[in-house]
Amino acid sequence: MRAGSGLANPGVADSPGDGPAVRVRIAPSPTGPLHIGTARTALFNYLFARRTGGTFILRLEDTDLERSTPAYEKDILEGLRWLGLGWDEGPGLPGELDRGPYGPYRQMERLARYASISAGLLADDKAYYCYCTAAELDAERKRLEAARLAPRYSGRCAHLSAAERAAFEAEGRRPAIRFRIEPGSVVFDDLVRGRVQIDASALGGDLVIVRAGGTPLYHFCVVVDDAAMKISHVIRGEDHLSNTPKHILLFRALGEAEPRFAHLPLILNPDRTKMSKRKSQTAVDDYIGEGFIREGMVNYLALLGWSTGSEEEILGIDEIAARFSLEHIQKGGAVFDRERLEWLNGQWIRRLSPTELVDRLRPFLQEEADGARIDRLPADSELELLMPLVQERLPVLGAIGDLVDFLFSEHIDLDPAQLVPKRWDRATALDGLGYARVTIGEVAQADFEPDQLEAPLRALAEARGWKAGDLFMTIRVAVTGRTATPPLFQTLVALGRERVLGRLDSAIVLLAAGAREGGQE
RNA sequence: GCCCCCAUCGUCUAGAGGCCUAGGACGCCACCCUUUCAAGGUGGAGAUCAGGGGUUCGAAUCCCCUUGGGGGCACCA
Repeated sequence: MRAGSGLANPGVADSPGDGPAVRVRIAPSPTGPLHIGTARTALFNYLFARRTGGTFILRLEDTDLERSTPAYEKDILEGLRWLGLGWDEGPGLPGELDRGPYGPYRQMERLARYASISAGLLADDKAYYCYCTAAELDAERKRLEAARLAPRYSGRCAHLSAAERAAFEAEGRRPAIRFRIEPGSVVFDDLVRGRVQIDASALGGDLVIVRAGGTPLYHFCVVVDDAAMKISHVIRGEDHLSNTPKHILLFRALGEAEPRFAHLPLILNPDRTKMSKRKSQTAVDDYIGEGFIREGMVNYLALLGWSTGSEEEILGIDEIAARFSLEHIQKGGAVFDRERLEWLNGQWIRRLSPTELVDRLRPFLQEEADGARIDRLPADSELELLMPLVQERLPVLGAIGDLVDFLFSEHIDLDPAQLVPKRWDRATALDGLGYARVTIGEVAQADFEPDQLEAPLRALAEARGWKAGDLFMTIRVAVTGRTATPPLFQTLVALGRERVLGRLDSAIVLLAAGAREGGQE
């Protein structure tokens, strides 16, 4: 038994009580980048393990040789780590060589085990060799489809004689191995949905568990491994609900105890179909690339299909783990709402310390530099001063460029039209910039502070009968090239006296040139 | 086609028979704050709890049916 978790959580109804220790797993297949749905499933497993004092295991289901790649494997591991979902057993652990008491945790390294177990099933006649070719099976499926019948294997290799098998072998056919689905009804108590009953006749006939090529298939591996790794709770997406009876039948055939099952509601596209790459942004990497932070992502994902049962919602992963319970999992699917994710992300960005925020922003600034949108990479000390100006303006870290690029590049793009506030005409803007140039020029380098700038500029506006906001806007555009920026006076200080004056001069020149060409106004 | 699951504001959800003339959050709309943009504050619109039958003194909550939606049915995972 592992850590005395039962003692720590006497009231957890989901826990198996005095039963076996809680062991849960996330079993991604490295056939694509880490998917939002996988991340959410991993998170729920992680939370359940933490809540119950159980063990969280990572296992790679890499038996699809066609599509699995080391690059995807790396992406998935890094993504899970990025989210803060550390696993207790599995590949890539600091301890080296992926082990743990039940390894290896990569299915392609467990082939011997699958082979011996499938041999056992064959010996017990719980499985048999099937010589049907892909083309034959395909034709059979099409025939059923045309007759508007459910696709299902006929079972024509279920009782071959030795002579028939020999004949197929002589033809050069290589057999797959099929598991016999015996008639009957399979019932299980899903921890989220309650009692589920499915008749074996609806399972599509005898199931291929080993390919003709010899590699094992998912439904088989998942059961062999869950049994071998002593998984106590299988927490996974609802898309596996209908497959569960197959797994249960396999557990029984293997003489292994069945784990408890908990099927999570699906994450949906806006049209309420299962979230897909085609209709939604599904790669966790892409969200990281935009500047979503782990705290926001975890908080959002946890609340997709689960709730505290109260009105709390901004919660860190430990707070979530402390409140987590399978009972509060929603049954219906949940549409992925990016707006809400952004809001939550902004909430967490605002909670970061300035130094922490600088650290997280650095890669995004680097990207700005790489893209030549800024000329130089600012130093940490310089950035820290800026944090109060940008922190509450960042829904995602990737928005940093738009907020500060004018500070770190010598050239800014100016749209002359934007230099003229709505209530003003071009001549007034020219006037405003001219007077502002003089006023700011009168503020000495030593006095170049927000308050020292604001007072005289407000006085200027009043003296000329302008609304201060209009004057500030034309200055803002002149020195930043943008109409939306952090507060003006702090921005001026961040830019520095010389650059402010230089940009005002350039703006005046630009506007004056436009006035000559554009005629009267 | 067959099997399974699901169903509260546009979205995420609270709600486990009376506390609900259904609460919160995102988004949206106003107003306040304000030099812009944000942030923050206040207020508002927004759900006949999919529909219909029951059960009950009483139902969003329990049961049944209908409708709608989704998922699964590979020598993919």
